[in-house]
Amino acid sequence: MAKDFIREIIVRDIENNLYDRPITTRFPPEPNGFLHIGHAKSINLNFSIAEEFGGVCHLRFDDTNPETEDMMFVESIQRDIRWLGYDWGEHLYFASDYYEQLYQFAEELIRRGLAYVDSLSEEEIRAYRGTVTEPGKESPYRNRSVEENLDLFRRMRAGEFPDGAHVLRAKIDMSSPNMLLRDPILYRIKHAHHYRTGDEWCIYPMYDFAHPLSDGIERITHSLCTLEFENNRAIYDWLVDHLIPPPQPRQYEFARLELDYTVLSKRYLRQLVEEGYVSGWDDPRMPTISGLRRRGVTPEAIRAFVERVGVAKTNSRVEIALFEHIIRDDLNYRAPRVMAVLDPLKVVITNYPEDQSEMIEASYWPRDIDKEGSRPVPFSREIFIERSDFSLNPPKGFKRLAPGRSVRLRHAYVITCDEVVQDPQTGEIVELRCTYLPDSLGARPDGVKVWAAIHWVDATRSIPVEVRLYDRLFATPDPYDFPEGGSFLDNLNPNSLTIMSHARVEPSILDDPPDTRYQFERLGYFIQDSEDSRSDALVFNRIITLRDSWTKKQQQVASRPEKTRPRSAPKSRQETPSRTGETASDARARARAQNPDLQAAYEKLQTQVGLSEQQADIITGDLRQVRFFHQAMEVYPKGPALANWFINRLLPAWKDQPLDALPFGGAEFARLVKLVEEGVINTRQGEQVLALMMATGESPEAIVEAEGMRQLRDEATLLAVIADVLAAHPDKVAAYRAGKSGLLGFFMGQVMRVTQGQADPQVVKPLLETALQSDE
RNA sequence: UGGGGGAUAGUUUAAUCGGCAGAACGGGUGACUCUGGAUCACUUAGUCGGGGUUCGAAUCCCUGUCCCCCAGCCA
Repeated sequence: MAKDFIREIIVRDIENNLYDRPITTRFPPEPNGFLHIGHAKSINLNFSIAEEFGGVCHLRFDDTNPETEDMMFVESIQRDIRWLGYDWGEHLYFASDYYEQLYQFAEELIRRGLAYVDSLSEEEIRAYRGTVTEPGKESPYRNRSVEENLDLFRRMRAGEFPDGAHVLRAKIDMSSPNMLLRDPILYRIKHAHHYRTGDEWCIYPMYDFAHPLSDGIERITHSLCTLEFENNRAIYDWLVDHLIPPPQPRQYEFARLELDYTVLSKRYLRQLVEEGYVSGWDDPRMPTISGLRRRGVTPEAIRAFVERVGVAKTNSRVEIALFEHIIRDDLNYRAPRVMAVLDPLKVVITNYPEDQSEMIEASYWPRDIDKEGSRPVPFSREIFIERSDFSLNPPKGFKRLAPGRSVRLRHAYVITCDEVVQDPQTGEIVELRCTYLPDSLGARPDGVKVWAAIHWVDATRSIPVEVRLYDRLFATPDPYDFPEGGSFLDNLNPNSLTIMSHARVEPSILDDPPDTRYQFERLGYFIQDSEDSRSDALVFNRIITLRDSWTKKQQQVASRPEKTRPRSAPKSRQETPSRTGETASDARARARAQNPDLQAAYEKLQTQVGLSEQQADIITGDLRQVRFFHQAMEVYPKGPALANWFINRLLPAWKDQPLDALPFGGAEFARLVKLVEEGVINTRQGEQVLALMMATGESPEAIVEAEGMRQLRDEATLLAVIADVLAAHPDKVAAYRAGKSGLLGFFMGQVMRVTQGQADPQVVKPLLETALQSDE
């Protein structure tokens, strides 16, 4: 079964043999920024679809704006897509390679009178376009001759005019309610150096022109883009239908990915980079692919995430928790466990001989992970533990080290805290003096309460490293939601980076490749920073913390009095007391106001025929409907039943076509309703008959006869059917009796199926309920 | 306000075109644990509102509400 609505469409298109070529998709980035996780969703969609359906996915750079684009971005984009694990094979394209073909398409439109050179200024064009509520005005240049347009356009290309002197526009409709169709601009003059074509061109196509035609040139079948391009589909279709041979590519839109606590828009990301709020496009806090890569997130996690999010048409904002869950899930299996201490507190083990030390063999993997391997960890009289693993006055629920308490040193001995050394001035804890239990290595000591297992490193043989702790870049779930006069930058999290410069890691890591991802036990997942880490000055990035139910609980205690609020405050809504535009009901009311016959019918149907206001309203919006209804009344004067069938069954089934096109009249329709009302056939059968009448024009009686339709309401027969159904689903029967009353619909459905829709549901229902209630 | 889209647990997303509203994440509780991790169990919570059709509606009909996109010579 198809996973989402787009795949559903593709499956249907394939079944209908719509295309003369394999399914072909494309990922069309503009090389003016780095790819981010939102792009990963689109990349995954396009490449996965191509793979699933045995097609191909092109990588095409939509480079139509020389002012913002750069080769550097082309390279980074390719690197990122490859790193994510996708392969476009030989299908690397550039819209800039199509400039000549696109130009020829433009001349073709001019020759066919479908495009013209407009010489209005930018401001005038804007003014002439109108607004969303008012139609635009046609440009005085709109009716230039083909010859003049061709001449002007060629001279535009030749560089005879300065920027902005002319544009090429499609001649569509300046009063279209769709703003994009108000003679969209196809080409503009830009005397700018293009990173690929150099100075060869001084006119450049607009996205709305270049994109659909590039899809056409590449014989794309399904052009997938995000929701904000829904309005652009009209011009997409206009262009490919005029210029591309069938079967043309078609555009489908899905919701772009939005993530809590981050921004996913190139404009904002660029601002963060250019104004120095982050160290670059690949800053590990950035949601860019390169940022996530440097942070240590794997491509598999990113792909798993975008797949879990799904594809739909609802604007949505995914919780960061889902992404974090998937990152942890991925790393849990992948990352060997080692020990590091971020904020060291010295511990002296007073009963461990000063001149002694040992190497403890410690497994890289916890019991629940099915992997082998271990490393030696040095242990001696002086070690470091995490400062936060000790508390002078342990709060309730604190399970770690405290005066007089014992804890397990992970993989090593149990120690007991005997003495706390504090700085006499500041009171700061500078050292713990503990004793260890020599017999506790790999064994549980008798009669000692061991509160927890904590991580540690050897004081002298551990490696000093810098550790960078990253937190979300923004402090609020929706950074775009900032106060009036502010900026999204106001929502930046001031603590998104914490540098631990005195951290220490066990020495075993020196033997590993520098891109090894670790779990530092009890702390989180870490990887060496690919840019800043040097062999004599290691730098680690925290990829993600471990889930931490202890601090979570602590925080809850701290914020207890505050009631949990909804994640985002409801947007302030404006009261719009103004009238709405014309709805369907307004249109019907207007039709009646203009036509006294309709108005008369509206009143008569209510007072004399007994229809509800709503029924009369719908029927009397259109004269043909009224006539049809009157014809029906003459044959079978049961108004309300007729109206129900007319409104709820006939109209929706016939949908968009005019009523006159129906291959039968009101009289036949009335006879169908009569068959149902008199119980000859049931509602479901009535619908089948209606469908056949619409398809064949046969009379209802003939169809009922031919199909052998009748209603089954013999109780003995029905009881037997019910017994069979119940016997076939003992588990469901038990569930129903246990209170799952929704299953009644399931059983009804089964009975209807067995009887091929002939059972009278009104007879079946009470019988079924009785059978279900009675214990066998 | 014209047009184009959308609305299912807190979040994201399913429901074989009228027949059992399901999953994951999150939240909660507990079990287990030499990681307050992982795992496991249980639990919480939903069809935007109002009418109608039907034995039966997330799904069909009517109606209302809310949200998003479009007035760049950006994409």
